[in-house]
Amino acid sequence: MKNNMESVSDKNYIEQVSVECVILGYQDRQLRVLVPKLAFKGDFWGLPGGFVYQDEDTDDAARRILYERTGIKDVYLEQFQVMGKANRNSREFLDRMIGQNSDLFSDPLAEGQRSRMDYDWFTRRFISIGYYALVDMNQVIPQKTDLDVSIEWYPIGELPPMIMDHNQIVANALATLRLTIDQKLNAFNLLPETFTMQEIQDLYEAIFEKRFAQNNFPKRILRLNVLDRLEKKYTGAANKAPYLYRFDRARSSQLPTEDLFTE
Amino acid sequence: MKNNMESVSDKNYIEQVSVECVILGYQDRQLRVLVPKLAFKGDFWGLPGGFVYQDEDTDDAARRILYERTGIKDVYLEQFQVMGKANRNSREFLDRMIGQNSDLFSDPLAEGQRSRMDYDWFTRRFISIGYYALVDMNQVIPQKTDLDVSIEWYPIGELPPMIMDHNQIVANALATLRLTIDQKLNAFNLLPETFTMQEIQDLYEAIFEKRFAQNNFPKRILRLNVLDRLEKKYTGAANKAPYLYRFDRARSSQLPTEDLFTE
DNA sequence: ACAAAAGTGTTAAGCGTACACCCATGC
DNA sequence: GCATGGGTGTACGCTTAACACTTTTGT
Repeated sequence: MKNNMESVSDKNYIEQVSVECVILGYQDRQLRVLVPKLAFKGDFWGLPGGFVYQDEDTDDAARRILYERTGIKDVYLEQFQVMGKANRNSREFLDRMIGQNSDLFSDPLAEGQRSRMDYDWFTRRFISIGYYALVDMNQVIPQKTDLDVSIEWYPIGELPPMIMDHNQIVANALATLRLTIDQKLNAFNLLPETFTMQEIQDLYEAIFEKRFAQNNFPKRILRLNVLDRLEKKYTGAANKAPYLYRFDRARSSQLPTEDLFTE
Repeated sequence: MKNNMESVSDKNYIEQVSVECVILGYQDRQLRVLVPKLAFKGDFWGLPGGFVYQDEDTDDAARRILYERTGIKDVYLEQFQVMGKANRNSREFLDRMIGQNSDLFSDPLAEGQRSRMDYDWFTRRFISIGYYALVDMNQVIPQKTDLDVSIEWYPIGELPPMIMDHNQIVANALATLRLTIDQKLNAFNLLPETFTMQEIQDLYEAIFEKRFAQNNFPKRILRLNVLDRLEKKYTGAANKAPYLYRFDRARSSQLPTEDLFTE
């Protein structure tokens, strides 16, 4: 595998900066995170990540990484945290990973130039920029890359142990989502094109891990003034048919913008 | 000046990453920002910034930059944004600055090695990490560095035009402060050791640019359960003496921690 | 008719503001 | 006493939750 992989150190990346993506989906009343299992020996899971080209916005780098794993280009994306600890890339972790993958990283001093440079690249200190993305799971067919052995959706409460601080990064992504959801109107990106009020409520309850009163919830959502009510949805079920709603991006962009977090 | 300045390209910094600090203070019912005027010819203002050493946490880099300008070490600090646009360092700006400072940056092709390397360093694309700090203005004696001609507190509504996106960075720092103030309890860092309830209310009104009802404001603040009520403050004024309060860091650290944004 | 889920009404608690009032303080 | 500003009480409106009720739909 070493031979058909282009060496990362050859590419025109910004050095010592990486982007890590928390890709959030929603299904069966649960938030889910798309997590690859990494192509190293031993059980290593880690958030989809990558590097930033010299002439590329960090936002675009995140979009590129997302496109590789999800196959969709138009995703909601938000930068929410920088991991800047100098000792993030802990010595123990590196020793364990490299020790179990000696064919990839063998003895850097005895190896050829390419391996040596990749070793230097990966073992250096990195500053990571955390993004979270909200995607409609129905539109995504998870794609593993050369760096993964598999890629799967995990319920946000049942994540595998990930490398470094990646579990904490997910927790912080969720905290940011909760904090800004009403201002950003981004929750709708987790749902399909049309949805019922109950589906939005279920989603909110999944995000906040608490129940909302059923009578006021529609008022709370409709007050945001970004939903169109469509015709009723007749499912054939023996009960009252709920209305369908659609997120109206045109109307949402007319909201009073505060340039919050926008560059 | 070129001769007594150590060349930035010599130092052991992480390349293409910078830290920018929004240093916020509070006086006369106004939020204020500490802004240096840069030591370039022409009128250039810019946020205090710097670079990150290889073995230094980004948080510590921000603290170091803050200490240089304020002389205090124990400040409230929070990372709130990354500026990652590839074309941030706009061509027009660089041309204008370098054109007006030819003695510093002269013709890079004709100059010595040091100048050439500094030119390369400064004109490359940077990813900036934005921090905001909250400081008690009474404890700060603004210090200009070699890079500044002066440094001053400006009301947040009357900032000078700053380089690049620095004015927008300040706006985003304020937006973040408003969003998280009740969870972070950080507003108290803007006040002196002891303060009256009215002073906290004035501060909140300055931050949010709106008035709060006087009767339940104390309830709102005391509910946070982080203030100690001290003895009354007899000023000699012909009116009822207000109580003094003190922020109790011990009690605030016992709050339910959610690891929000903490690395 | 009946079950199931959608949707609405009633009541109460909590928090916010506006306004009025009382209280302490020094002249 | 009196002006000044700190501190508190009342009335009202809005938001949320718990609970009950009505409405719609297909069997």
